[in-house]
Amino acid sequence: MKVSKEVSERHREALLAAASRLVRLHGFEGVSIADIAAEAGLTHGAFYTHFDSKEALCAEVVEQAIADMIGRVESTSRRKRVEQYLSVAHARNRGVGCPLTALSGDVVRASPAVGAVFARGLDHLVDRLAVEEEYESGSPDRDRAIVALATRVGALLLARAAQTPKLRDEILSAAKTALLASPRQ
Amino acid sequence: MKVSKEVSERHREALLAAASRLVRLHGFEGVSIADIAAEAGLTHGAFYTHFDSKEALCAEVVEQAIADMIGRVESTSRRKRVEQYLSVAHARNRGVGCPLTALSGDVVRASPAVGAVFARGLDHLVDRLAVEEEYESGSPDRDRAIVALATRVGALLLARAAQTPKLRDEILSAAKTALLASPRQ
DNA sequence: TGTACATCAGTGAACGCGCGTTCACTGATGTAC
DNA sequence: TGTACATCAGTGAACGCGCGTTCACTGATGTAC
Repeated sequence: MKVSKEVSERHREALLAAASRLVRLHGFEGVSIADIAAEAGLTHGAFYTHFDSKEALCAEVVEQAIADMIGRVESTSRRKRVEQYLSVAHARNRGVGCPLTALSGDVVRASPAVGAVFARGLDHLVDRLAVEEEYESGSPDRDRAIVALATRVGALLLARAAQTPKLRDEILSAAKTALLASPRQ
Repeated sequence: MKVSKEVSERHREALLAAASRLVRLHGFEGVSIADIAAEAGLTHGAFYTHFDSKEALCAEVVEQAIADMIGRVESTSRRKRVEQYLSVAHARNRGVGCPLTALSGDVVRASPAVGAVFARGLDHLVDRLAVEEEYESGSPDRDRAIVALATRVGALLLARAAQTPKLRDEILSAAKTALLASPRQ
């Protein structure tokens, strides 16, 4: 039956939030519309009053996730972010973590539309990180921002794949030390 | 109909090679037994005379791919490997490239059996890279090997997701410069 | 070496299942009077 | 403010499709004599 505009808007947000979590956990292909709708407390049919297709939802999830990530660059210090990024909690909690790590592998196989949204978001993120490097070191350094980002993403990815806490923690702290130690990388 | 033992063995190798390529391109879930069998010149039914299940095949693909990677550490210099790893060709050619980059994202969602094979392979690879660092710098340094690996993997992953040649090449050369420049990282 | 036959790799139809998407229907919402 | 009714968010059955896996069957292989 029909629901009020406020409730309907809340349902849309719930679908996005569920998709955001489940897609990070299981990938674009590993999650179904029914799964997402169920987590949002709806049936699969209702999905299509809010989104045109699964692909459109995925694009919106990626867009929002990267925008949130850029937002955190504005509001949190680099040191704090690196510590959180390479924490055991982040490695264990794939549902709420970094979309780059969770979705880069998927995105190259996803539809061109979703890929384009991701690529544009990545470009903006690098822009923002390069500005931050400028504040830290005195001169703008896009390359240094890129290398630090790649190291973070790679370390989180490998830590998650490590399975044993020993190797996982070793990877996380090696990367943390390297990224926090010197201004050079 | 029955075929000779030699032909049958060739078919098994062809299935493994096809799976190795297609799984890197499309992920474990994105490729079907029928796709793999067709690329090997067989029908899907024949698959099950060579492998118990799709999961068993995936485990074998991961095992072999990481073993090959470790083999290349033995036979190729670090400098040469970094240059090849961060080349445009490697970024564009996902079907034959590094299994860590192609499959890390998938592996955390795959079956525990496949995950365990991957994690064990990763551990062995880090062992081998740590030995190499020892030759390069005079003292064994597992942490330095881990950080360099994470940087490579992260850079290739992001370069592949970048979509525009400009950002892709920027990521590749930033990481290449950082990894080849100094013995410190 | 030649023959008879058991073996078994490969084929393709069939299975149950879950997927993304559609659609006729329901009934609360919210608007026009 | 109350009433009548058009709107439209949500439901759940249904669609065509592709998946992993099974299995009766085929016919070349390779072994026993």
